[in-house]
Amino acid sequence: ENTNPGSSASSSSANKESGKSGGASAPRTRKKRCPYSKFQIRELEREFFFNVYINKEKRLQLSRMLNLTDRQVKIWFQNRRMKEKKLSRDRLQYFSGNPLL
Amino acid sequence: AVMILRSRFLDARRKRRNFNKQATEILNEYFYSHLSNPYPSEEAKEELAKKCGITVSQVSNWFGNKRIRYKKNIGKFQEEANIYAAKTAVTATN
DNA sequence: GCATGATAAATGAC
DNA sequence: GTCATTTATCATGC
Repeated sequence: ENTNPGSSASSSSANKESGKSGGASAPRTRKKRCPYSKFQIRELEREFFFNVYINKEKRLQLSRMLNLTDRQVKIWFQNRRMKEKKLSRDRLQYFSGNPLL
Repeated sequence: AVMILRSRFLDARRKRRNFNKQATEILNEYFYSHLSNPYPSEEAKEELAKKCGITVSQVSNWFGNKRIRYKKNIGKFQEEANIYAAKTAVTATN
């Protein structure tokens, strides 16, 4: 369901390819957004339930299991925390300014 | 009763409903009168949300979508841009 | 059938 | 770390 380019379970690690020669910094092409599989989401959510903040050890372990980079796992937790915060805001607004049936 | 509210809230998020015409008018007026910098401040967002009858998050979503879709195909929005430019030419002083 | 609003990855400012 | 944002994708309206 999810073919992850650039992160095989074994070796590949770096995709810091820059088309420009020389040391000048090039606007490295932004990584294309690739939706995660159901299995990946389920495992990430499971860990998020245990602790909203993941440590380095578990992060590396999860990234290997899910065939993701640890940077991707780190960012997923950041976005997930933001999502949780937004859900809380929406819930509050929804149940406060309402006649409550 | 609580269960009904909860379930309704949970699946009411991704159930999209178009904004009314007046709200879209207000948002477009702001967008095209700030076309050089279409990034409303937090205060401006709150004011827009109040005037449009939507949430601040919805205002942010609207501007996010509008910016990228306008950038991707300026030609498609040219007519719309002209309309709102003429409508709010005087108010776009800064 | 696309237009449109909301959400999910990914980046960058701070 | 948070957080606004960009971008693609999703789900719906019509």
